[in-house]
Amino acid sequence: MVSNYRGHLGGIIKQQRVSLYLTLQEIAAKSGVSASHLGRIERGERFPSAHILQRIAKPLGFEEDELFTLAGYLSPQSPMVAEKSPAYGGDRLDPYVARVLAQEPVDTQRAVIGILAILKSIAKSIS
Amino acid sequence: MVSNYRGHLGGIIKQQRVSLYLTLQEIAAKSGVSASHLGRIERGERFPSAHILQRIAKPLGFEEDELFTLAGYLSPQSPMVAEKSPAYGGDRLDPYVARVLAQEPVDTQRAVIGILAILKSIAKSIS
DNA sequence: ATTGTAATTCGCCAAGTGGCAAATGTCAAA
DNA sequence: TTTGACATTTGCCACTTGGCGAATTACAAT
Repeated sequence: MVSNYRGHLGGIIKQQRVSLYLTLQEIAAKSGVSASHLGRIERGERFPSAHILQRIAKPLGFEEDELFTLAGYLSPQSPMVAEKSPAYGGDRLDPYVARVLAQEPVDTQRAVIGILAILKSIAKSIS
Repeated sequence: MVSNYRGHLGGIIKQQRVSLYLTLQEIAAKSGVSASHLGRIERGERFPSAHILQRIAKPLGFEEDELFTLAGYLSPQSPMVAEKSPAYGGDRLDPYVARVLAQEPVDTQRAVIGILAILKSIAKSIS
């Protein structure tokens, strides 16, 4: 097993639950996660998977990404998200190119840079 | 087992990996996740835990939250993250695509959409 | 104290994850 | 064709997760 993160998310969850005056069973009912499992998570005997985290976030009053961050799965702030004004990198992506590409489905956009990668590797092997 | 999300992230990961010309072993080396496991993930035989997702995000050119969203662990609340856009022409440029393209000279960027235009006209004449 | 009831913890185990090593596939060079 | 060097897939299995039901605990109200 490689995974070795063993952050004590349990303490955070317990504190949050208690401060909301919720019982394990209530959280269980709202989240669909068994109370016994929740209990073990709280006292650090189990380390919840992403699915479980996702389900218990709202019942505990967390946003999903908030809880994921607390759990150590996400860095405090992800740079790309929340960025909005000079959307596309700004500095070097030609705005016209951005506009044209943005009209294509994402699959197509990705295919396009896939083609670019192919061409570059061909060019490289030639030179 | 309650969790029943079984979106095949594998297809996305594979497409991304191939478009970047990376082998499973290279991703394995960069991420610390075994190549065999990565292979099984790609072909939908395994469903990676959050830890694994976190480790392979960067090597694949994704932001962490981006991959988590694609995996269905986070709701796509950020407008930048690609998800079901209502019909085509979502006017959304995939952040990864933007990042890659921004590294190219503007001439190259424009050449790329020129090629795209050619391909589209070919496709149109075929159908 | 005793009983009743709800909350928590424990024992058990089916199902799933992920690493390692061996097997297999791929493909270019000799 | 054969060899060699990689890349991918498979077999195996240690280990973890998470649910269920049975204890056990907590705590009111008799």
